[in-house]
Amino acid sequence: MKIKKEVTIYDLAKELNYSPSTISRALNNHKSISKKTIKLIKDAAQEMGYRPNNLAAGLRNNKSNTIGVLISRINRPFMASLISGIEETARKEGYNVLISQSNDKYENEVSNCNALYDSRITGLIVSLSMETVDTAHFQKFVEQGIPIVFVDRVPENFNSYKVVIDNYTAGYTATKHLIEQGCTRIAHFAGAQHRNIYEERKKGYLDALRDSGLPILEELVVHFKTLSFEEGTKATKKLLKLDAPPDGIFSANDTAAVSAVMCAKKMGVEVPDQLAVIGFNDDPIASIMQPSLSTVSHPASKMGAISARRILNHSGHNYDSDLTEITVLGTEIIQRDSSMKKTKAPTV
Amino acid sequence: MKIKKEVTIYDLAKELNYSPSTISRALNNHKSISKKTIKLIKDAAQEMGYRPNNLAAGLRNNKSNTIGVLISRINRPFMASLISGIEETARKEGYNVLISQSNDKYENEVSNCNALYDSRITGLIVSLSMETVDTAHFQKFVEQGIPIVFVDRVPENFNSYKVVIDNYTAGYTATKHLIEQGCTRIAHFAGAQHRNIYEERKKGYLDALRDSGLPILEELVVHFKTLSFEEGTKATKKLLKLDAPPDGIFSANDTAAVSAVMCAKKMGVEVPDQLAVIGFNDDPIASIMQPSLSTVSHPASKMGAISARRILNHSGHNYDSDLTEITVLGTEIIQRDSSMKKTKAPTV
DNA sequence: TAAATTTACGCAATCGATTCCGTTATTTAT
DNA sequence: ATAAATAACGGAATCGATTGCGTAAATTTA
Repeated sequence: MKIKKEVTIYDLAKELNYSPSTISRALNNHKSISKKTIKLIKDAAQEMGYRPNNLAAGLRNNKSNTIGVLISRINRPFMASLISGIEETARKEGYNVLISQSNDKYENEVSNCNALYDSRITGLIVSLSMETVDTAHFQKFVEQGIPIVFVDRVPENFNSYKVVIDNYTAGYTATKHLIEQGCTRIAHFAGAQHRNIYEERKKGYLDALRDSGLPILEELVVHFKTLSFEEGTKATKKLLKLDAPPDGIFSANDTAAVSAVMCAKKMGVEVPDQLAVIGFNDDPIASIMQPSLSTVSHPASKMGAISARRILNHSGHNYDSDLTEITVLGTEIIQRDSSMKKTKAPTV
Repeated sequence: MKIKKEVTIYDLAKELNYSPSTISRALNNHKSISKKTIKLIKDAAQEMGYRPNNLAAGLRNNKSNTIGVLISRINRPFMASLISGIEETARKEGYNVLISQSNDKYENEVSNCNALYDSRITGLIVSLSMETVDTAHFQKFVEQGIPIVFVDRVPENFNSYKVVIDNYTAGYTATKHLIEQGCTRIAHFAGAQHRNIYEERKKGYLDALRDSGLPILEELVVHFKTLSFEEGTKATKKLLKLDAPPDGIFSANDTAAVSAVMCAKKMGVEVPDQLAVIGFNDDPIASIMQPSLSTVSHPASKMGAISARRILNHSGHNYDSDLTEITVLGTEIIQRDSSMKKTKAPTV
């Protein structure tokens, strides 16, 4: 198989009797090239099948019009939507998107981070792995003036762009919602507390209880490692076997919430009347399962779009690594069957 | 903010009194460099914080150690898993993954295709958009000897690598399963018939009916445009209002199948006893919903891994554009509640 | 009409890694 | 001991696009 030779600006230059400089400038609409010449060159480029070599341009400019994305896992509804939002926004501006997943391992995060760095990405969008505590591997980007946007699972001690939701308020409101449904013994499925999003959700939960004059029952606060289905099932079983089982659960994600609903049903506990459940994320499953799952909706795609926009708008800015710019998005409580009691117990 | 200067092989050369050639060779374990020198250089590189510039290497070699992925949408369970499989495999070999989504628009597919081409990807993995009929935009890759792997939604008239599942057998077996459950009036939710996967699934469905001596009822075969939830609801309503409604549905995807189950429940039709339903894909939702959805499982992540492997193994091969190499993966019927009738009707 | 701009373009260096040819030492074969 | 082979490395061109600086011609200004 013969490889067809690529057309370069030098070929165009020779063909049209212009210098490569002029060709390059014309293709980039440089103002010092006359409009006629630009048209002439662009038409010829089109006809000769010229295609720019991004690698060459990238080498010269030391950047690649590429946004790097570093997340835990792609096949999670939230992450997939996030990437989708990033990709759409980036591509409109002619940027490519490089993805890599850490599978929630710190080690992978570091090596992927380095690989993205070597690819001279224009900017990096990160949602931290579950394990990550140290963030030194991101420092080299700062030193190169490459913008970093942390999304959702963000570090606390790192100045950069951040795009998050108001986890505290979401946790508070979700818990309040259960209280309004008449729950008095509300359990919480808490995520790893070194990830601030989970910490905030828990704080919101605790404050909602306090503000409503409800006691905080230590045995009803379950700390999860990964908020998986299995963990959720186990926790739910244990809770429901208590002498005084909970009458409501606020789970920090939908996966665990779903497991709680299903486990309760299996154990003959009525959802929502004996146990009201609200999750977090509004995974597709939430609206389909029976009973449908109340949850907190998370504007994933929008967060992706905003993150990408941050990177795109950054170029040219001088990077102030002492500054943190946070974008906080609102969430929405989606009230579905799993939390809407038919018979409300009297409020305390 | 001062930008820290990057360390290049020239810096290393100066520092160690070697030529850039030697540095380059040492870092690539070239055999004509002594082991001692290699170790010396690598240690120094490590210490000085050297990081290779992929753009420069890519320019020189005219490739970028990057696999391009072109799919319809990222936030679909199947696609997300596919990408996940690609990414994992690629990264282990030091390859990056560029993603782009067509949103099922032909126009987007073409422009994304060109963008990936310009980025000098090592290989391309594609799942065609719903609209795509013409595949001329992929031709330039062939001309450059860049391997293309079509996955799942593949073209018929294009020689290259293909990774698919046996859609015919899957459709046949799924339909057979319904027949074994006693269904005699089985409807089919068919996808766009110019996408071969949907054509094959339908063929399997038709042949299963024939082989079982069941009549093919035209009014029970519904052709969808996108197999969306809304389309599914509409189709189900219409079917159930027929004088002789179906007692089973084989849907070409889970989304439409789910909508059928829910619609039936709303209309007071018992699933599975009055209407058995089986979907396709084994989306996460299938196992969670009630009744849980029978479906055909699709090894998405594995397909991604195999596709990536095809690209990685291709390098060096001479590309025979007259050859098509197809990898066919098996599927599995997952029998869940939505199709397991308690009371089997007598078989015809 | 001479001087000052402006317009439109060319020259050549540059980005960093790779690789085809050499060129010395050093070892092996005869 | 001398020719032949091998090991270990250097020189310099190359990939394709970009851009600071320079220049000739065209236009405007005084």
